[in-house]
Amino acid sequence: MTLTNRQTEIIDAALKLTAKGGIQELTIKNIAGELGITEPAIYRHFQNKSEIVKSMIRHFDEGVVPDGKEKGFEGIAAFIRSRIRQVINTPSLARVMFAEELFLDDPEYSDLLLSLMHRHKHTLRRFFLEAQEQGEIRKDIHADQLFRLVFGPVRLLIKQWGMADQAFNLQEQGEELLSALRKILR
Amino acid sequence: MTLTNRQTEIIDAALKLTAKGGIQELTIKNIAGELGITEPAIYRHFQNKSEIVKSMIRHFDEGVVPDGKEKGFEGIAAFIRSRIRQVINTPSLARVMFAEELFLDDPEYSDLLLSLMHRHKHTLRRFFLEAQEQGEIRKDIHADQLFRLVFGPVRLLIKQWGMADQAFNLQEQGEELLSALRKILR
Amino acid sequence: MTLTNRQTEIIDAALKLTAKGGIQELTIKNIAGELGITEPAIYRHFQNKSEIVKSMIRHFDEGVVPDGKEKGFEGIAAFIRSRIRQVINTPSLARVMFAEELFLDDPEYSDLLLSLMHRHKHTLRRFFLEAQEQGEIRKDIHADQLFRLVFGPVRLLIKQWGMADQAFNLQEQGEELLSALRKILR
Amino acid sequence: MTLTNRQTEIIDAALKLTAKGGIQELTIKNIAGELGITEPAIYRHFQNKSEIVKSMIRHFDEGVVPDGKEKGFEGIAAFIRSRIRQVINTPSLARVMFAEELFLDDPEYSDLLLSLMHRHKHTLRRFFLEAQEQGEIRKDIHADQLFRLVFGPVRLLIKQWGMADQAFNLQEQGEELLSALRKILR
DNA sequence: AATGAATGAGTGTTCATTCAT
DNA sequence: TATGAATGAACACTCATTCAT
Repeated sequence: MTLTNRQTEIIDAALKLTAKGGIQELTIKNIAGELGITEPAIYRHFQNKSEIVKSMIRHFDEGVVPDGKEKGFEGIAAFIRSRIRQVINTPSLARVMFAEELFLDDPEYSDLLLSLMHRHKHTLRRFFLEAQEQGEIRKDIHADQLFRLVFGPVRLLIKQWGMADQAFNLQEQGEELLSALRKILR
Repeated sequence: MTLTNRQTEIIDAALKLTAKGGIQELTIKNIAGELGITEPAIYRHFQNKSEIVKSMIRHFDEGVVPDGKEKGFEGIAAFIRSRIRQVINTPSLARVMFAEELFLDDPEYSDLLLSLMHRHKHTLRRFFLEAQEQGEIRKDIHADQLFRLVFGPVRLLIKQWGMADQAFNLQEQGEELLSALRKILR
Repeated sequence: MTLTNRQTEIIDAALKLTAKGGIQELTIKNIAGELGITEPAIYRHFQNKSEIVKSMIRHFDEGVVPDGKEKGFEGIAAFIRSRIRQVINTPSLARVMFAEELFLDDPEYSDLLLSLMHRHKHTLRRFFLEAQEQGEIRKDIHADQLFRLVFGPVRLLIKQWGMADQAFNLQEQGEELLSALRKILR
Repeated sequence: MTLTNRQTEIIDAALKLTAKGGIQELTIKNIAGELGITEPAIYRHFQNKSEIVKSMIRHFDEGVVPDGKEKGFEGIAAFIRSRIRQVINTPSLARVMFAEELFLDDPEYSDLLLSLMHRHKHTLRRFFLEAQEQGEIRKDIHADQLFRLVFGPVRLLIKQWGMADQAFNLQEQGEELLSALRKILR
């Protein structure tokens, strides 16, 4: 699944456009315009628009896989930190990363999204249980609820950062959020 | 801003369509099809599509106004409970209520959304401060962070319910979330 | 062919609209809007739009019939003066009275226009011949050419007045034009 | 402002359609039909309908610029002859060239028309004054009035030719008109 | 004499995509 | 690797007109 240079340029443009104006803005014409080429040229690099969107979605997931060294709450923190790092590197992502609705319309996309989400939930559940066993997180809250308590705020934080046009220091606020979470969940 | 019967039918259909397939699905043709009338007929009830969308967005906000009786954490809980009640009554809302990206493209819409969000944040901030003074919420967490810690999970819960096609009991999970929040925030 | 009050109001509105924005502006909706009633109400007074347009065209012709008393150049002058008077009374007319192209599209209209124009040309030709016999107009110019030399300027004058939003004194300029014509044609 | 072949074809078709049936007939569908292509194809050659209309209007003005050699009445005659030549080459022009009402509705168009008209009036006024000084035109008629006396008949002649479906020899009649004008204006 | 609700036909325009070059 | 020219399908919206009330 390695991309050529042009392909990377294309999905970067696609990301930028989607972040700016929703999928309504994500048209072949606009992508081509962004790159200064004509529309048919796009089709030299992707078979069709659907392939572009799917590449985009896969892009959301790159480099977020925790490398397995961390455990318990540290695993969770590592996951969150890597998400935040990714978003800081590609700020457009902030606006679309957790916007599953954008891709509601096509089962092709929602299936892809679902499979990505499931994979994450699986590794994360392990971290939660570890953290509870290690005494980092209180045991009287169910894992599903914990997931919401932790990732709800993270998603909201990232979204706010995107909506506010990166007006605040995301990394700092992310660390603050992590320490607050660590405090209240013990 | 009271709506006629037909107008209500139209924005209900619009909501349903958007929930099902994103804004891509929200076309005049589809709305008309949903109601069993022709496209031009829609224009007897709304000046244009934009008015429909704006009515839709305003609809997100109906009946969520806290009546002022509750204070502190009870105020927050009342707000959350009313959101949940609203979503249960109109399940389509679950999928679009927190999908600000859907309306990114048009400043007309995003401005409206922003103003609604601001209004809420204002009333909620008061509840947080009250709760901290009453000892219901620990004081070593900043209000902005608190907002994320409380509403991040609520948003995620509602979204999950919508995405899972209402597979679980939202009201029950909502209460559980509330009691977890009450527990960990003290 | 006498019109009811409402009918007169309708064709007045139609005239005004056409003068302002061409036939593109002449829609049932706009007419209704101008009168503060709804579209179907129009159909109580005219069978269809075509009848309105035809009434409008016939209106161009009212009161321009010379009463037969005048002869020669005086007949021509009387005709021109009555046109000018009519236009001053209904300034909207200035913009559409000589705009045969507006009604090109429908043979129904162009036939009507043609018959009106023919009738005029007939009576006018008589005046020209009389004027030539009476020595008011030189004899070495053909009647067709004379018609152009006289009515070309009149049409242009009226059109300019309409285009300039009645910025100058039409009656005065009309008299000046008449005296210039009388001068140069002798 | 040079046009591609297709662009020229398009505005030729547009001219033809407008001449035949007024602007009502000037639709993208009709233009496309005339050229045997589909509607969207038009948009590869013009950004929108407005651009087509504006190109059309500019076309009215091509090749009418007097080359500066002629003076006085000869300048006027040169201008008129070039107009007539232009209309003979593109007979559709005869029906729409002086139909300012067709473009009333849109200030975009009427402004363009006005600027063209102003430019002409400016160069013509010079000719009139020269002719009066050279004794070709009597001095007791004001320039504005002269303009009407000369161009009123020309406009009417061209219009008549268009309305009569080119039934007479325009060039011949044009020369006759010119000689009549020369005769009566001295 | 007028309205509210609706319609079939048509408007200009944009979409993803294709094809020959 | 790209382009110019095109297309079928869809879009939001407007038109004159009708019908029941």
